[in-house]
Amino acid sequence: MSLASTYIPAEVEEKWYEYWMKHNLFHSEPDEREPYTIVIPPPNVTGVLHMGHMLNNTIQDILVRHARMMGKNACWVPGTDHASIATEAKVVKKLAEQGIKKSDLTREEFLKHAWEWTDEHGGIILKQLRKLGASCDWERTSFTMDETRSNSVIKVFCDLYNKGLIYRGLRMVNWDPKAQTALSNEEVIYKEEKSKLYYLKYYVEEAAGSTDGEESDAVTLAPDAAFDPTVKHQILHRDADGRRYAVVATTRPETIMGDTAMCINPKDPKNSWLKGKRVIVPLVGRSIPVVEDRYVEIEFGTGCLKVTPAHDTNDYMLGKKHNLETIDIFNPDATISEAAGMYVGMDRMEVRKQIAKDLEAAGLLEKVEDYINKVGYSERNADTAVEPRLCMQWFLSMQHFADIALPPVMEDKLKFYPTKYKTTYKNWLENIQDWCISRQLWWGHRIPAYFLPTAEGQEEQFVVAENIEQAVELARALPGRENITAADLTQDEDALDTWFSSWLWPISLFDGIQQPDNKEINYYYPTCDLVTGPDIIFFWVARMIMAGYEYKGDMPFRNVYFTGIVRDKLGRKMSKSLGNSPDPLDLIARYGADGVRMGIMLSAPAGNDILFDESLCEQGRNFCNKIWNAFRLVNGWNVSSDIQQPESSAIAINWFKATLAQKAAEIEDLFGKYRISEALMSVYTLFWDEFSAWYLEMIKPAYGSPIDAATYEATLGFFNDLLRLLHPFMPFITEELWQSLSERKDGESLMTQSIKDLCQPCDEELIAKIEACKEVITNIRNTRTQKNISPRTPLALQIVGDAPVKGLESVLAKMGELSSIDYVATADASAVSFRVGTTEYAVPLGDLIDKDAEIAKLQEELAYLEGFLKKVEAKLGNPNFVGKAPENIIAAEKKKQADANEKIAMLKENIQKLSN
RNA sequence: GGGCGUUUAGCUCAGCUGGUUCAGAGCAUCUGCCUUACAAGCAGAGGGUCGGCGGUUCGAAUCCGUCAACGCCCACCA
Repeated sequence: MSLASTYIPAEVEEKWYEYWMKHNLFHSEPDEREPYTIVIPPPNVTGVLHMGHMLNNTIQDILVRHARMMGKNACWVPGTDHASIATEAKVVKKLAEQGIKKSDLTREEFLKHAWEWTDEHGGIILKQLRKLGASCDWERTSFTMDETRSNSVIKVFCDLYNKGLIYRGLRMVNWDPKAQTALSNEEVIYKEEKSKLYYLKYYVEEAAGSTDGEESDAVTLAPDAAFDPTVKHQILHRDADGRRYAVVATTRPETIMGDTAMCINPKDPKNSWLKGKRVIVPLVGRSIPVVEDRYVEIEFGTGCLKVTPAHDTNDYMLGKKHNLETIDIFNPDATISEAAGMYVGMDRMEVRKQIAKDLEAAGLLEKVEDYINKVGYSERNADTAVEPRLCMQWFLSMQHFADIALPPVMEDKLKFYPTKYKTTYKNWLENIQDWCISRQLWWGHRIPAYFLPTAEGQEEQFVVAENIEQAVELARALPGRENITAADLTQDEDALDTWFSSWLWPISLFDGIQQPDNKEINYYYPTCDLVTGPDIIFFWVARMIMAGYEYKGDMPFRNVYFTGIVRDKLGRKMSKSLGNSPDPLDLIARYGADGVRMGIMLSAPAGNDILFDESLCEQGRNFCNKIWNAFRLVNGWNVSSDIQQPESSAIAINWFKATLAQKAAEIEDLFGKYRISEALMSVYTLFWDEFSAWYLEMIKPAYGSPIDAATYEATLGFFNDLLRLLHPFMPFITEELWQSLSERKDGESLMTQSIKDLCQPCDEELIAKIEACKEVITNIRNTRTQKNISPRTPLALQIVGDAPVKGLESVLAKMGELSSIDYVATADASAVSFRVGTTEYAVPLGDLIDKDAEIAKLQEELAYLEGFLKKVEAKLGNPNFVGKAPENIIAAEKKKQADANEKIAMLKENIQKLSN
């Protein structure tokens, strides 16, 4: 069969993926082998494959395939995440396009739409992963909201509630006004923004009567008392009518309707005159007290802070401390509520603009400055600013979890690659805050809390139970509630944070929550490696560790490999708006899955960001082609059992065997360190340089001539070995060629072959000798280039004295296209000479030699060596060095000295000879 | 404001406990080749004061200090 001279991925990829599927080769069942488990970071169920997934899943597939070939029972469990906020937002948007408002639907109706959407788009991303070659155990495909996973989540919620770790409370939370739900602290992303600092006038409430006079004195005194150190910093503002006012700097003038106090620092001399006063909120006209708290920064703005307990976390804290009134002026969608009394119904951002104008008009705006501050945004709704909001939510106490999750990582029982993320992890756990787990969403796991009917004024009562029957039972046990029925109970409307299900993933995938001691969980848990991005270290990684120790008493995975973020070659994050994110499927279509896998791995050093450059996929494609053509060469040979094996081939075989063993060990070592890119580079050079450029050339028969059987068999063996080493990185082309390499039974596959036998002790001496040979050959080729001698013209080689290449003449002759190799006492005068190690080699060229040029070249070399020798001798002449350096270093320097001397003598002799 | 990381060839990066094989790899560049496996290729070649300064040491890309630039994470200065 004749093969095309280029590899065409499209013709083989689908075929082999189907073959692997058909023979169920990705599937794993517990058995006596050592398990190797990876759980996929579940992509959003309605998501589409992007470059981040490509990177992540390529690494996972390489690890899984490698482990499988190392004889482990590899199990890579795929699945998707319901991604509550993101998916609900998508469904809401889609419904809006159809003119349907979420608020017009019942929960059940909405969920029906959401499930339809999920069924329609769900799992597209998993199908896309197949194009990449992902060897997931698809039979195990799970969804964070399927039955097993849902039941697990509910069970865990109840358990934690019963342990007292989950509580319900009125707290200041991050509120997403667009999705109209609370968020956890981790879901808020702060961005620096250009904004304005508005300086507002708060007039002092002047009580009528005698105090006024007193105060006036103080005021009039102030400007005159410039030299009085106790009052010199005082700032007093007074308008044309003599009325006094304080100035507050704020970025949020639209919240003044919620102001219930002004706060100053008790140690702030410039505002001390405000102590005990009341001030009037501008425009609003409400009188509010001036309170004192050291929280206020004296140096910021004017040192006066407006306190809006309902709309700022710190203000809330101040409000509690100073017993201030809380006026919530926002509706859930962040428009102004009735409580504000003005601007009702307007969006807060609109009000900000309007109120600035109104304040200005009323003479209540002193000035406006440009200011850069940080504004929190929802991780999922990047265009909507998050509002702090006071509301009733469910929380998980985190201290307990931090306590159990920190030590194993710090003690390296659970390893992070790269290790720098240990610090990040530690910092977070040591400053842990309670986790707000309730979301005002429908798409998600509904909180299993059931409220009892309450009379007016009665404190609300609820029970937490896995189902309504249990809830009724629990409710009836409450005093005076013996007659409660299911119909009386109302389930909490809220759903749980998506991550509250993801954190159970490594356990719930094996049903280890509902059936804690089942065969699967006992076999597959703890999983081996987790491959994910550092951006979800808190969201997911840390919480899985917590859940792992809480529910299994053990780590969820032994190693975490943090990938970098995929950026374009200019270092910019890939984003839709920049249009710099290539479509992975398009890349696969153009370069082949193997080419793209290689491209992304070549640019992916562990822990650093990935600067993805499409030309790397080209390199991957080229490599596929190289492999393909090497196969074509070998495949095209005629084999004869009548001819004898050339000596050079026998040597080549021994050498390549050694090289292969050495490299295989190196690759294994790199895998152990998660240096996957380097392992790939190592296979790459092994195949391209050692095997194709050297080995195949060493054994290649003359054109048209057959190859001897022994060499042919050995070469097929090497090809097989190389394909095995390459397979984890490039599964498709390797399977295609492996299947062609010899007759295979149906169901046999490269992916289940072992690579355990490849790491062997190797003949390092032979490797070193061949390295010397290579150097000699390179020199000969170089001589040809310089002298314009065709690679086909045979040349003679003289070796002066003894040489490490002794015994390898047949290889030298073949690779160097040499007509003769002679060991001589002195080389021809008309020869180009070169030195490898301390041996001199010479190629006699007769008339072709340009003596002057040759002398010049030798003199240059001589000058360099003499300089080198001088440095070495200076070192050896330094008594400090000789006295303090270790023996072996001194010996090495002495060897350098001796070698240099020897070479210098050679060069001098040669120059002498040429000069005659 | 606190913490972490990075800085080595044109680009992307290795370089482990200071010393042989320490200044490396891949890509890119340059030169010569359409040599029947592969021009998506072959054979060669050039290219770096290891971010700056100071220190420790017989010896520093490597250890310490400091400065600079860039990046990331965390934090309640409105």
